[in-house]
Amino acid sequence: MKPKCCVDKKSVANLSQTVEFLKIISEENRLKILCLLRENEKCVCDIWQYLNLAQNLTSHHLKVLKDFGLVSSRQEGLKVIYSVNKKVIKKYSKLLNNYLNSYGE
Amino acid sequence: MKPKCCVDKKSVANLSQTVEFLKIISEENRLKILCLLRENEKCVCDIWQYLNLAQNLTSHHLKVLKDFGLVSSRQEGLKVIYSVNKKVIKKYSKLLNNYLNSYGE
DNA sequence: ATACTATATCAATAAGCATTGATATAGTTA
DNA sequence: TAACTATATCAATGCTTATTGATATAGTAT
Repeated sequence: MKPKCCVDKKSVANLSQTVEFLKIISEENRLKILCLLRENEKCVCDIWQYLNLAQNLTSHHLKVLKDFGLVSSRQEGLKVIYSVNKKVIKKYSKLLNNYLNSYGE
Repeated sequence: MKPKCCVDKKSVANLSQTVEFLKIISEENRLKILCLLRENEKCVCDIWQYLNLAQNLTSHHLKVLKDFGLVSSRQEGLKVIYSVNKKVIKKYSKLLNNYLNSYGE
């Protein structure tokens, strides 16, 4: 009989969601962005300068993060300020921990 | 001044390692393999049948996991038995948690 | 209105990597 | 030995996505 994680609807769905999340954060610049924003919210111009990244590329990665719900943005004059959605991060962290945290001593 | 995670040698190195790990496990079939092997060690033929995956593709993913140290293998007759290296998983889990677990309530 | 700044979008290219088909290797059995 | 089974490797293809350059949008200031 096949193991749960290969057949059980809920298990397969959880794994899929987890993989989606992992794909988002397994990009170096995006993980750095999350790091940066953990301290406090920042405008795009700060982010791309901290990362030494092209402005448009930074915008692209921010869009990926935002589309997935990991960050939010608000306009402030000319600038757009991004911040982390901590609740969402926590949600996916929990999902992920099902796969990583069950390795006892 | 640039934030730690963008300049501090150790921070940057940790982030890089974390990203490498994430790239490995952010592939659906590989995460499934880790799930399967968490229960108990399995031969390749069991794995590819559980996953409905081509034999050679399964071998490929196992090689990726093995090269990174997440799994080990031993020969047993015709079969090759793979098992999870729990310690390694734990090591990278901890690294990863630096980025995900610091989002308080 | 014009010039300027910050950000986003679009099209094209390039890089990485999963997938496939064919074949090789190596252990097993007759 | 030959036939068979389990696994690995290799070359080719295709898909996804990061990256780049050019341009658009929209807010601000003169």
